[in-house]
Amino acid sequence: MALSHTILTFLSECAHSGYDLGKRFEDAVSCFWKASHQQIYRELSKMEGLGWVEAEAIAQQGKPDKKLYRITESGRKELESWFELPCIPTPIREDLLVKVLAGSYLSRSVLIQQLTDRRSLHQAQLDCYREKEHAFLKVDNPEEHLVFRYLTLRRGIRYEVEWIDWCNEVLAAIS
Amino acid sequence: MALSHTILTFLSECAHSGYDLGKRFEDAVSCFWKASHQQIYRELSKMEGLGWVEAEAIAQQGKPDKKLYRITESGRKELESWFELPCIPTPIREDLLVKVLAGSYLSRSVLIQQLTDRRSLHQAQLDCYREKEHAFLKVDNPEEHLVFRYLTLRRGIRYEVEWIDWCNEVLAAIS
DNA sequence: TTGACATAGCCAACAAGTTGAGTATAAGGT
DNA sequence: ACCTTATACTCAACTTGTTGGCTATGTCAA
Repeated sequence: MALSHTILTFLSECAHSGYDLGKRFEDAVSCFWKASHQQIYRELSKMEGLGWVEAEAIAQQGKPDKKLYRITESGRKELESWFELPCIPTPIREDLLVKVLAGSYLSRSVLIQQLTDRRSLHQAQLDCYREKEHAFLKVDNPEEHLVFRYLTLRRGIRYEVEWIDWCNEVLAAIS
Repeated sequence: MALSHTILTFLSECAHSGYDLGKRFEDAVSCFWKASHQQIYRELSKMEGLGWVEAEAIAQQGKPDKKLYRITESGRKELESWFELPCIPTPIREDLLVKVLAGSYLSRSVLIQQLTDRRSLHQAQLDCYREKEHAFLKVDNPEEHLVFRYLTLRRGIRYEVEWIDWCNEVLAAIS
């Protein structure tokens, strides 16, 4: 049920359309939460059914109509009680680890390819996060909101660094 | 489809029952792949339908009958071609990060509780992995299989360390 | 003028993962 | 005598996430 709570968190700040939410997932929380437009739209209708959000149809000129969603009192309560619930860590499922575990059955060159490909992927992501980090660190006396967002970004940065380091460790071990 | 390939990797070594596989997932790869018994049993029947594995019923004394699964030629081919496919990194979805992002809406004490709880969870897991690491490092001239398994364990260790460090970073930042 | 991209949403089918129950036997502890 | 744990597997219902298609309009570049 945590996708809905992530959405509720965004709606706590201000009203969003499903489309807006999709973009926020893309550029604000992609380092720890992935959600497709389809998933978001479906979740929003479910949440409307539960009474956690309210929709208002907005006609726009030059653009299609949109539905603006607002958090309700009941949604706010739901979110607050969720905050206090213990978090269950996400189960991990990583294909690449399976390939390393099966290392004896793979040709060395394929394994190296898999690892170097993966490393560049994480390097690219890291570069992107580093830029965001740099932008934040230039701000004097940042708002609390921004600080919390920065702390989640730090998690993303650590995640990427850790992947790169591990790829390097494995590459060193097998050559 | 990667659960089936993880199973195929285990079956490459030797025949397993669904129950055996469940235990191997628990103690050998839990640091990067979680799978319930139910999931494994269902996946095995699907794989039997695809011809990737063959089942043999084994009667046992004092224990229930079991089904021993063996990888087939077609399963082996499937696995080999999967090895060469590019890996898509697992999308991340972490409740705790949502709570940190929403930090302004949580009471400081709840947030601290969430972070310290999470940190102890990862600390306990890390201790367990450290023991396994220690056991491996005592072996002289380990088999290649064991080396690859160790490398996946290293990933698990890095993962836990990284979580602990990040929790500490956030805790330091908010107090 | 044609195609790509952004805006804005909907639906259906499928794949994957979770939860909870049910069926059995045997070993070991309280 | 009863309870828990381990072995061993099955089924059903549900939630979550993915894939691909569909409907529109407007802008910008090749």
